[in-house]
Amino acid sequence: MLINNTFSKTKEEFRPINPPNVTMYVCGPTVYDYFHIGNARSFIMADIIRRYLEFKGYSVNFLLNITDIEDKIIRRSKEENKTAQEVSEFYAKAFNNDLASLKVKPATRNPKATEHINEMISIIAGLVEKGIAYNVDGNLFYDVTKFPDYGKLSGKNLEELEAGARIEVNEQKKNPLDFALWKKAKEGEPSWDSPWGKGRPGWHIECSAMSTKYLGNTIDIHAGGNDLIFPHHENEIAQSEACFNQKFVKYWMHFGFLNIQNEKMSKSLGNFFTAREILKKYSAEAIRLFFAQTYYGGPLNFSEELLSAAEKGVEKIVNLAEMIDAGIKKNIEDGAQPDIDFKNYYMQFTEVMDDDFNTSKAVAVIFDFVKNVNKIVSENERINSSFFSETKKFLVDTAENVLGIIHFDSLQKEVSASLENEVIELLLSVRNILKKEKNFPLADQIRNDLNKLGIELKDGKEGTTYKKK
RNA sequence: GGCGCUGUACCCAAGUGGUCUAAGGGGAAGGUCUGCAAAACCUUUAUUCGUCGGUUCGAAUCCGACCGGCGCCUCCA
Repeated sequence: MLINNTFSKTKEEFRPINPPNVTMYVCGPTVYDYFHIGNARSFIMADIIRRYLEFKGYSVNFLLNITDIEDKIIRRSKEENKTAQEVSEFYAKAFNNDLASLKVKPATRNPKATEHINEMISIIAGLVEKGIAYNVDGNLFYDVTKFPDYGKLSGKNLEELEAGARIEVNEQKKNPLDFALWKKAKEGEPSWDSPWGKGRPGWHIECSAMSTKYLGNTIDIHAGGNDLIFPHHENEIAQSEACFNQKFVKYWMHFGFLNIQNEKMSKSLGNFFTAREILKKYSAEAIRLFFAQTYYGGPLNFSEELLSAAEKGVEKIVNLAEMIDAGIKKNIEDGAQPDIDFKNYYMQFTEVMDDDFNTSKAVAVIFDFVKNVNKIVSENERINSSFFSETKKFLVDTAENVLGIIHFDSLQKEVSASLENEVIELLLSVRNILKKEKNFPLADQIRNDLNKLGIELKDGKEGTTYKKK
């Protein structure tokens, strides 16, 4: 299996440190607002990677952290006259709800920064001891000149960075590129005790602390958006490797941005849609298919038109899935036993996914399969139910469990004897009589009117079926 | 200025030396089935891969130049 490692900029053979265990850390959100659909891309692609590793038999310890103390949270809390904790708790909850709606598997753990202050302090203390961190009036900074490898992930070197530095120089820093490990408490802001007085952690230190605590000094995969390469991940490396004298991460993975009209979708530009907003109009499966159709590392343009196209694609799979479920229910044993090479489909799927999670090709394999099965169904009158069971198994294993672009259980219509369903059935039987009497105008009117109510009718060979939209 | 990504059909997008007369999705056109519709199936929709040169028996794929889009270097998935 190959993974494109940002660190080496090449595809490397994936060899986890401790197979079959895999440790994976994904940089989560700062919880000061709902996350947008561009953020969702990273979480969904990380989810697909995690699910594929599990498909391959790995046991993945998957951490998705939550940054619950940060400038933006504090600002928001002041604006809303709430405590920082109230703000972060509210949006942390929303974050998990929205991820669940996007069918992202819950992480093994969602560690929060504020619950790991001690761990952060001990790393900072270690850096102070080594003479890498310095204290200026209760503010602690990381001295980047003390870490010779600084810049090795982002391909930058200190001179270039300094030359291009646009940062407003903080007088306290020895070097403009030094970054804060610990910020001295300000009046009216949350703070914690530390050996250097009251204060709060800098942004980068939490990932070093939580990653180490739960996954060890060296982890297999660390992932996040492209914009985290520098400075965030660069700084994490500097902190962790200087402190523990060990390689921090084996495989760095970074996700491309979601653009809107060729511009990065971002909070600051204001050109974003929240994930929950989009979920009101499009299914999670369509959103996931939209992302899976593209290579995770490149840019991707967002538009509702493209999501609609993805929704159509999902419908295509759903239509087949419904037919499959119906085919299984019929329990036919003396029908045709079509010849389809399931093994080969599995092989194609793993082959492409093994190549740096080529989900675009994986999606193509699924659609090729769907087309093939549809073709078989259209060519045979009676097909053994076992064929449908096998078909379903393939789709569940790949499209559902790995990509998450179909969900068989959600197809189950409530066949419960609700009054509504009974009325629909009644209308259908009346309509059937009308059809037999060739009173098509009236039959069509019933179909159209039901459609307006969100009930879609399909006349098949074996009677009329309906679906609530 | 440095580092990185990117330019493939009407739209999205895979493919990075021969199996590419270029996957897959959406759209469009025609056909089969159907009373009609929907679904599904079949056929068609790039001899061509930003432009111009070069390397090679052979290039969308390698090299060079040029043109265009985007990002990071400051909080950001």
